[in-house]
Amino acid sequence: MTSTDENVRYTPKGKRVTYTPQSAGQSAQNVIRVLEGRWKLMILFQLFVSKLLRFSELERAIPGISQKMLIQQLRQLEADGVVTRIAHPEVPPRVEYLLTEWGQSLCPVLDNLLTWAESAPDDLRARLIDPDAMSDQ
Amino acid sequence: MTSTDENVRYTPKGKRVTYTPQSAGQSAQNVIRVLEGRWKLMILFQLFVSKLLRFSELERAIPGISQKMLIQQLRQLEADGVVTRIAHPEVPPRVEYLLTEWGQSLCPVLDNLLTWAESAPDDLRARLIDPDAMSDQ
DNA sequence: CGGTATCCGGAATGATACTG
DNA sequence: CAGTATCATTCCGGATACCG
Repeated sequence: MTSTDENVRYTPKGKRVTYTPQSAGQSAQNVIRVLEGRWKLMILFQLFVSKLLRFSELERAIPGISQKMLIQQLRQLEADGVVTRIAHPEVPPRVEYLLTEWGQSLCPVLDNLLTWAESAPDDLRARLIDPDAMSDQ
Repeated sequence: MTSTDENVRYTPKGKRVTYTPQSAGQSAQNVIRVLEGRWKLMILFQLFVSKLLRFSELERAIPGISQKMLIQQLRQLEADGVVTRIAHPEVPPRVEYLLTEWGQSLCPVLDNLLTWAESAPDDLRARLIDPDAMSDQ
């Protein structure tokens, strides 16, 4: 088999996309790229829980992150339509971050991913569900 | 709020893990790391469809990949328990790759991810569901 | 408070050549 | 056929200093 591209990618009037192994891989790559980055998942899970957070609150909630990385990852998430940035014209400045509607719908997807990780064979699961901790029982 | 770690991560006898924003973010990062890499998703979707592929078949099925990168990504996927490598002691050598049972169960998870991407606002979706193509209609 | 600007080291990726 | 080995490059991410 190993077709190169013999299918149409888009069903014009229907709602579902048709994938080849190639296009599916390509698309999945693009999606994963949105979540890649040393701190993005941390940021997202903070926003899943807290809904609305100031820049400084995120900074404090995520130990070890630098201002540079925080703003960089936030900007990328914003550009990818996952988070919204609200700057209040005040002195001192106040900027708040929250998930877009689409960003919120990512929560159950990531939950599936965690569930998948939990279903891993014991030795692998230990490395996925937090490297430290695990000392319990 | 912004708790540091006030919950236990592991329910000893129950089946589900308890997450804090921190531990969930950390775990999700670990899981994403398994899928990161320029070619891993491509490899996985080839195996989702073809089930069993030789090294050279994967090489031909994935245009642009080098032998170095193919073997590297395969080794990582193998170390992460997603694919299985079977070397047949023959001359010339024959090596086959296939998904582990756990690796197979990743398929619906990635399908969810693609479905999420399809639900993105139009302008964003265009960049996720294949950068080229899109010319249809 | 919420950023920018710069420099730097290491990792990830790519190109190319060689081998059991 | 299924890899290794080596070198070049590009891409983050971290550290530090400064700004409206």
